[in-house]
Amino acid sequence: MSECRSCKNMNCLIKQNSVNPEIFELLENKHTLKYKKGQQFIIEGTPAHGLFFAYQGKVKVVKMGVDDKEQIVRFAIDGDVIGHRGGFGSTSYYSISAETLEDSTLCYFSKKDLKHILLKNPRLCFDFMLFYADELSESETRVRKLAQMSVRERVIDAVLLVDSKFGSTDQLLNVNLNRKDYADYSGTTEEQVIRVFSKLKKEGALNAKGRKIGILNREFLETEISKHNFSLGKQSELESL
Amino acid sequence: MSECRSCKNMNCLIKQNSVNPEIFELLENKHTLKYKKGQQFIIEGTPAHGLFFAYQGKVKVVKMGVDDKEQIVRFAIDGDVIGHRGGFGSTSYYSISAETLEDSTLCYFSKKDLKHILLKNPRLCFDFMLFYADELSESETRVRKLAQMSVRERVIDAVLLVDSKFGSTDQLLNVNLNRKDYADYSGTTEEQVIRVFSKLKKEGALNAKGRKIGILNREFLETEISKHNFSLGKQSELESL
DNA sequence: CGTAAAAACTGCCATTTCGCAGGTTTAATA
DNA sequence: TATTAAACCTGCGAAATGGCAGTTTTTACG
Repeated sequence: MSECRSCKNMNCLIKQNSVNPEIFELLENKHTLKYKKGQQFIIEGTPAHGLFFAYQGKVKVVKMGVDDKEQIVRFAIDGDVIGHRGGFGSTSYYSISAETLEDSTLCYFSKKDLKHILLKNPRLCFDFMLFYADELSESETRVRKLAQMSVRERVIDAVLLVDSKFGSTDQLLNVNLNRKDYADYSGTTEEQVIRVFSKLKKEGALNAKGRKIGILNREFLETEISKHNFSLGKQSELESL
Repeated sequence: MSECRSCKNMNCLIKQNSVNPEIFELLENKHTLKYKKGQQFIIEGTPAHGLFFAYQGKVKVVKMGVDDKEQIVRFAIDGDVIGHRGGFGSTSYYSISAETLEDSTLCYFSKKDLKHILLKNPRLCFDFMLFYADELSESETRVRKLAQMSVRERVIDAVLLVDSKFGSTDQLLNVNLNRKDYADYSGTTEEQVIRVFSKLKKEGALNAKGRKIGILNREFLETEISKHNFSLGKQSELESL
């Protein structure tokens, strides 16, 4: 069993707040779990006994829809919390499903332990609150974009998000997503994503050979959706308090 | 200046956690503000110095969009928090605008005071965190619905939400919203809302004369959108811990 | 209660988005 | 590397959605 004490992941909320040595004792019951690519480790609607932190890996968080449609609500990487309020409440259920996009290592805390830790550490609890407030703000921005952007704009927005979340190496996005995934994030169909990609290729803005997808002209893509982005109110980082 | 001590609003998170008398001292700097119908008291993008609680009234929370389109992200009534993370951070900006739908009384806490209160009261902080987690869960459900429902379904969903949020009296919704508001919530246009309402009237499910809107056949409306609602993972109330 | 402005409504046509069908390319695996 | 399944792509017609313009109804207010 790995320990938070020796963990180097400073994106983790718990690690950030673990300067106080007494916290470590509360973290002893943490579980470290390894999952292979494509494994579903949270299933929407099942009883929630705890919540996960991504230690290392890539994850997609989805909500089930009708037929085989699903909605990707968020991506998670190292340090991100997964499982929402699954950690709390006596008889709560997971409101989302989560699946690894590649081999990943996750930390798991039971709701009992976590509640204990949070109530004993107001500062950590406060940071958790800020984390959720930020996520909420982002989610509401997404509501607006889904409601007001065209399919083309939503797909471009998705590509830019994926780039900012996972990054790129040698002009190739650092994550393996298929066209259906982009569709499930953008709220459209696989075919429409293919059509938009196809057009963007002709426009010289995107490079997409199979799942090797790269941004060739970021500025062009940003301009295409710029009217939906506003300069103010965009700081999503946690400000230092 | 009214006091939390004598407040009877048990929907308020702060009131709920004010069994401890020492909290009241921290609440002395609270401001109580009265606004007339249609007043915008939070403007998206402006510096945030604090956050609001609805004491009594009805509020719509919106995000600006392109042209004159705006996205209603949420409605707020007595006890609801408005202003998100506006209460925290050193240089944060409001990520939403808020406008009263009728004469309303709001409580205002500065970010400084509120942070102080929360850090001194882990239990209150924990409840705030749960509140945000719940809102996030709801917002993500909304993301899915906007992405996957048809216009007709989204409009019906909006009507049912408005009913569950504001309630009805004598088969008339307890709130004055125009067609544009329903459109701004549903992510469509005024004309489409009118067309859906018109059809629902013919189907005997809705009563809509001007802004007097009433649900005549709730079961019918619920059935129309039932395939998008899932039984599990729907508990949005705060479970007792 | 009358008047003016705002909101609601409707038909019509343009545009966007979707879904299917069938072919091609890519990727996984033995 | 050969084989097979999965993913990708394209054209086409159908369906859904949107926007305009003109009319009617409702609402606000003097």
